[in-house]
Amino acid sequence: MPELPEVESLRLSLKPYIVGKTIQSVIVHKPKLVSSAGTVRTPSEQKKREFETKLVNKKILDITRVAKNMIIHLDSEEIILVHLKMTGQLVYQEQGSPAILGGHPIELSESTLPNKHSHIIFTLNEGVMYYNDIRMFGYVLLYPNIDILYQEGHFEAIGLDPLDNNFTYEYLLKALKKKKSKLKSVLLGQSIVTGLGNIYADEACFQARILPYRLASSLKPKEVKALYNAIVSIISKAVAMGGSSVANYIMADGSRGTYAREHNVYGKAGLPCNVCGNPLQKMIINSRTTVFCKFCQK
DNA sequence: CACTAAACCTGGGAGC
DNA sequence: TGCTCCCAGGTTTAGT
Repeated sequence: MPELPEVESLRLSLKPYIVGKTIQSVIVHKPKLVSSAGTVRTPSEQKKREFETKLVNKKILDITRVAKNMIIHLDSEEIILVHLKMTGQLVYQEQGSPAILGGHPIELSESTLPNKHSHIIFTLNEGVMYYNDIRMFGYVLLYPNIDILYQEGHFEAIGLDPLDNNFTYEYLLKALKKKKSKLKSVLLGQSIVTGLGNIYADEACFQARILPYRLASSLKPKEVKALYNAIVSIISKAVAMGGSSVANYIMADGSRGTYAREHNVYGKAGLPCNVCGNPLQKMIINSRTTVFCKFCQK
């Protein structure tokens, strides 16, 4: 579901609700989500037990972000690593429903929480946080401390964050030169710049006026400069607007981001280009739908 | 090693 | 109403 602006907006919206609070109890309905991060995951009853018991009475100190991951820091030095993948949500509610408070299931609906996709439920000393995930690609993992993540190479393959000061035009120019694949593939790959997904990769290519199927190494310095500016400005603006709520993405209080109204190409194949009026083209790159304007982008 | 399809899932919408 | 097929903000893994 979410790309950098959505994860960052969720993090910022969640922070005031949960930082400083203590976890009173945890219920895990789908053990596979807390078992491991791989594609094929076997549910572990032991991990479920650990997750439900170890977090009790732990205080939440902070929430940080690395790429599209969120990290919840506890006073025990333990951390919870959350990746929402396509349809994950973290939603906070001031008051838990009777199903949580009483410990017995009640009828579930989509409008009230928990719903049938509320797979992990954190009851805090005040309020409840739900991890919902329709497709269950996401994961919520408990680690003894933050260092383990780096030791295990969890963030080894990821490049620089567009909001990081180290992400510069010079860095991007040098990095793109080495890449043999299409620009869109490189942007989705996370290895040079992290945080872009299918929406912002297409939007950045459009704003930079570069065709997404161009070989990354073929970009001229002037084009890389335009791409760099596009990435930084689009991501910054999207964060400021709470991200793009296209389908499942919502913030901690259930509210929706408004950047979708700024989209020029994503989800607009066949519609007239906002700049030249010609119909936007569609193409599959890296098995992902890619939309662009063949007149405006070179 | 670098790059690219396939896999992991459920649900909503289009077409019949 | 219902059925099939296609598609979906992302990695991870298997395969070339």
